[in-house]
Amino acid sequence: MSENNKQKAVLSVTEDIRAKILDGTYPEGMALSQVDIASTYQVSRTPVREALQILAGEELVEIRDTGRATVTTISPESFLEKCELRALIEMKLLELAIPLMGAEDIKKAREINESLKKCAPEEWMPLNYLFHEILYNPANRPLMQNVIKDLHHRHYARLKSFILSHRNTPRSLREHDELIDRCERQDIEGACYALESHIMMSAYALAEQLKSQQLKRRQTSSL
Amino acid sequence: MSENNKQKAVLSVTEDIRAKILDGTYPEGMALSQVDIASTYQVSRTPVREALQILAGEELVEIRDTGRATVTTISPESFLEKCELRALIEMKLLELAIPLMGAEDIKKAREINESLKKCAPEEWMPLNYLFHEILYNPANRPLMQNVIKDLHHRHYARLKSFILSHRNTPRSLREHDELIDRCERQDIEGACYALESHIMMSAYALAEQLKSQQLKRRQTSSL
DNA sequence: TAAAACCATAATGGATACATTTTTATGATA
DNA sequence: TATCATAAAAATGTATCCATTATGGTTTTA
Repeated sequence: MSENNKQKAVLSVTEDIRAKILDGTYPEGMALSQVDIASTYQVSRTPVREALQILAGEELVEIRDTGRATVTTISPESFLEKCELRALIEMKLLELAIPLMGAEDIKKAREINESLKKCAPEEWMPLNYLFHEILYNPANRPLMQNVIKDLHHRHYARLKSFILSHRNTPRSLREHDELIDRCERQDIEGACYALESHIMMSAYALAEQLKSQQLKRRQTSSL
Repeated sequence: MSENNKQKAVLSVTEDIRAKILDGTYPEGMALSQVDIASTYQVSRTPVREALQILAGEELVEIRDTGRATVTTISPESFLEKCELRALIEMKLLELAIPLMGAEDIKKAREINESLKKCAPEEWMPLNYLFHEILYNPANRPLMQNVIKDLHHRHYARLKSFILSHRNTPRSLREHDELIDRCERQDIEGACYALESHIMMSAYALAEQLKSQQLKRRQTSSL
């Protein structure tokens, strides 16, 4: 039997809007009109409204009490706090994982790290997530890993262009290498420290870029 | 002008179903039929469907790919991991908060702790959350506190009956007192340790109760 | 000129109708 | 009796319709 591509409208609409928000096609603050979306996807407003509720639950969309939906904005402060949370949880995962890591885990991490150095820009974000995921898998904490996955895919992903622009700095590459080495040496404290600075260093840089972009946008929009 | 009680159907339906799931009126695994809910609240299925999407985003409801919605079940494992996550974040919040606490914060915490000892059962959960909230407020981490609030209100609350049954054991009361004392003495490490064991002790006990209840339910349902 | 009032337009909230899918019940067959 | 096929019933998915509310612009008025 041939493949069944027929998907529920709610799902495909949700996925597509989500992707467009994440890649910036629908920028911060943009109004998401039910009728526009419905005509865009050639569906009725019913599935569109459900899609917007789903995306609101993911904090990608805000539904005001007037009913109007807009793309949420990312404040530099809340972004920094998300990174702090990310660091906190990832350190815990690493702490739990290191004693349970095998040689093949280390090897796999090194392989992915090598691919990271020469991959295409579009592949960088998922590969980078995979790198972290592999390090944390031995911890066996599915819920915590899900929280991390969400932070990566739903929030970090919105800063893609910034992230890609300084993904392969010498520092960034050195940090990954160092992290693996410390895991191999079972240096839990050192590895956690390396991870925390890896995350927070880029966090501060990204928050700065975010701030200046939002400032710039506010100035141009007031012309 | 008199009060405007007219609320959107989606909101009131969402709130009511959420409350019923949290207090056990709609137990684990219960099927939530759109038509039944619609007729219960005398509304059409349109707002009901949006409400179910919202609740699915809160992990209180699961929508299978057949479209059927059911109340999610709480596995003892995932509950334990949620507690672990809660402990991790609350320890961080406490660590950040202690150096910034004033005398009035300590005083307030003590007051609430006293109310906790003699409050009515319905008031215990919100008061207990308030106790923790006050300790973490000085940390100034709104996002982390929101995560904690969610864990308390959306997941912990479902174990209300269990929690209430051993809320005021001598150990539990002593733990709160000890926590406040250590905060007052600026003993960050000690306070965090006290907090972690406070959370995890009850976590293990609750997980056990959960396990035996689910076992019992499975046996009775197979009669 | 500025602000308030008003109206026309557009958008959302909810109800209903119909199409499609899933579930349940029934009955035939081995 | 068990199993499979099938048909009826029920539930969900989507479209469309109408009522209500919000929005934007215009006119009126102080």
